[in-house]
Amino acid sequence: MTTIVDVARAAGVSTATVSRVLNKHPHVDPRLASVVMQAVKDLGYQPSRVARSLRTRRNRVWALVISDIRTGPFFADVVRGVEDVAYSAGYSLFLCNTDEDPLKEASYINLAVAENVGGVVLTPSGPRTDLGSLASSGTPVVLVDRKLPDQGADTVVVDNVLGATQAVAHLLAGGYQRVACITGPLSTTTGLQRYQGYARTLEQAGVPVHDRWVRVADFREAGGRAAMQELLALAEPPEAVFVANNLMTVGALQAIAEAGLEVPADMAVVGFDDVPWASLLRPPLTTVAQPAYDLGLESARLLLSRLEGYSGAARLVTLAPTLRVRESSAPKAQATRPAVATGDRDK
Amino acid sequence: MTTIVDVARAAGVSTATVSRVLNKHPHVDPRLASVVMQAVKDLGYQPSRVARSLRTRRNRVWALVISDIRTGPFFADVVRGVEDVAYSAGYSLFLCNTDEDPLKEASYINLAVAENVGGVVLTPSGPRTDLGSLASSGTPVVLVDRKLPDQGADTVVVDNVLGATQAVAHLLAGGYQRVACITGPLSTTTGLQRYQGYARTLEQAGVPVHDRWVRVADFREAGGRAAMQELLALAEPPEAVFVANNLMTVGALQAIAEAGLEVPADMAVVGFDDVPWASLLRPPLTTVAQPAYDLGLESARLLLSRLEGYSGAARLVTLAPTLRVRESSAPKAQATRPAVATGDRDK
DNA sequence: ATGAAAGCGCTAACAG
DNA sequence: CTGTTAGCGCTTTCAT
Repeated sequence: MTTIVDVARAAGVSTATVSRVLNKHPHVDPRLASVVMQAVKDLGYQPSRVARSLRTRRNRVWALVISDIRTGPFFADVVRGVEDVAYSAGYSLFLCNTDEDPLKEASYINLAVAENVGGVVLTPSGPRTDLGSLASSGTPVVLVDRKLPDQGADTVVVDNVLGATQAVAHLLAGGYQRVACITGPLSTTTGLQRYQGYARTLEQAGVPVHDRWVRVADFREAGGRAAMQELLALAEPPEAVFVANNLMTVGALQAIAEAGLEVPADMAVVGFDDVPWASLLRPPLTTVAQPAYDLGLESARLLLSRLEGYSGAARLVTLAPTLRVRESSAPKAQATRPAVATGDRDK
Repeated sequence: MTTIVDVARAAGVSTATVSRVLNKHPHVDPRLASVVMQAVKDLGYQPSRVARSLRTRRNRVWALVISDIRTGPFFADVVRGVEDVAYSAGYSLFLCNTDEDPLKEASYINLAVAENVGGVVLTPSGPRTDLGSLASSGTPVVLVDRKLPDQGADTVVVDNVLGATQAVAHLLAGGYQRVACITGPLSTTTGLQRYQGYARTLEQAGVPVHDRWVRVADFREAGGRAAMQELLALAEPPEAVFVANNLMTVGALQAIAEAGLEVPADMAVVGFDDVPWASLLRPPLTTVAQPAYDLGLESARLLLSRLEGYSGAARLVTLAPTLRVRESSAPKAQATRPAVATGDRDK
């Protein structure tokens, strides 16, 4: 391996000068600089980031801690958003999948400390995620997709309440009154807020919220399927459903198909978190699209600003989701079921 | 930050002893060891991986260089395969998306050298990918998904020829004779081999290969769509198509739908690379499933074996794909077109 | 079995 | 403007 000493010798200067040239210090003789650069080229010299990190006590690396890169396009897009900013700012990324496991998460947070990373972008696995070691080592942290109470960290989230509101208001506008909700664990801000958006929208429209039409599942495919099966088995099943993430939506669609029912005639469906294949489904699936890439971008920018010296109060950036209307939530056919469509007893 | 010196002082021993305890050296007094461990706990000491890397000249980090984590589940699964092995062996991962850009790839390879990573798992962006700097720095490299000529690196690939063979043989068995192929750039081993599997299978079945039914696109959605449009515009269009990756398959399906045609009645379709939503499509999509997670797993294992001292010749691990038969390639209806279905003139 | 001390490759005072 | 030198935190001879 060729080191800075080799370059210094080849260029006939001291290592300090080589270092200055490489780090573009202002006061270096241009002629010496070019000699050094030539030596660097000739020797194919690559400065050791490890040595540099040890010396400067800052590592041009971030840890990106998420739940699971495989759960669909969402985290993949977030990751790319973060990476694109990191790359152009000269940072590299440790990819850390926690699988929502607090132990694995803690272990990756330890890694971040041990590697002395410059910053961390993290989707907390739950409300008990401990950022203490990062705080005490002075490592800036940006939370993405989920908030954490009282940690004082910059946070970037999607307006989940708004997204759920858009979805449910759209269903109500389509003439659906018996609207169910399949949400995720209420311990997650996403699961809770999407439910809250659902409930509030119904209330504000004067439609009562029935607990039996609310199912709390686990954000996974099998959970969504089981929840939908339960809804369908009800004495008075709903006529539309808002499902709080894409994996559960897949499960719900399966359950509907298995029951021999049609979307949207028998059950209108709106999912949360758009997927590129939503329009390929028959019928095409209405979803609340999240700006996942932008989520990553904004997180990275907040982190960068901290690394560039900003030290103000914690910032919360809330990004708006977008309702993508497709056929799975087409308005209720008035002609087909006039009795139901007009039998609005709650008004 | 608390260092090894703090621990040594707290435990009343030398830093050497602390180091020995932490690295589980054989000859340490158990009593001293426990004193040290206590001090470590009390101080919440985390050894600096940076300093350790500098000193030992090996970094417990791998670089994982792929094209783009967002192109669907494939790379996400590969990544998880690699990460799961890396994590349990105590390694962390740099995620490096090249977007097939040779410059970005080169820049990430430089990073790997500069960070002195322990190993690299890489999907080469093309045949000109230069592994020289890694070779000369003694960093083991494992190629995944795509081969590279004469680089002497361990490689893990899917048997693309076999996969294409399975797909095309299945279509032929279903009574389809006019089978087209939309493949990727022939400069990639995947694009070339999937085409080769297609062509050979037709030849061996005595079915002539027509160049006009072969389209070379770019592995992207728009490319697949354009290619399919061209095929449909032909004077004698095919009756079935084998599409060499999932993004292009999505494009092809769109083109078919836009032309007002039905799958499989007007056009049978088999895609390459399965997706979790294949069975949600109407009709469900037949695909050649790749063992993506296992691809990552095997790559990581090969890398580990090198790090554990194996220094034999380069190994090539070839994993078999699996045909997942669904309705998009249902056998030709005998009743509808008896003349074609029985008109097997080559026998 | 333990400690003292050197040094991994680099940067940043401090001199000059 | 450039060189000398100390030292980042750790591991590893070399003594003892």
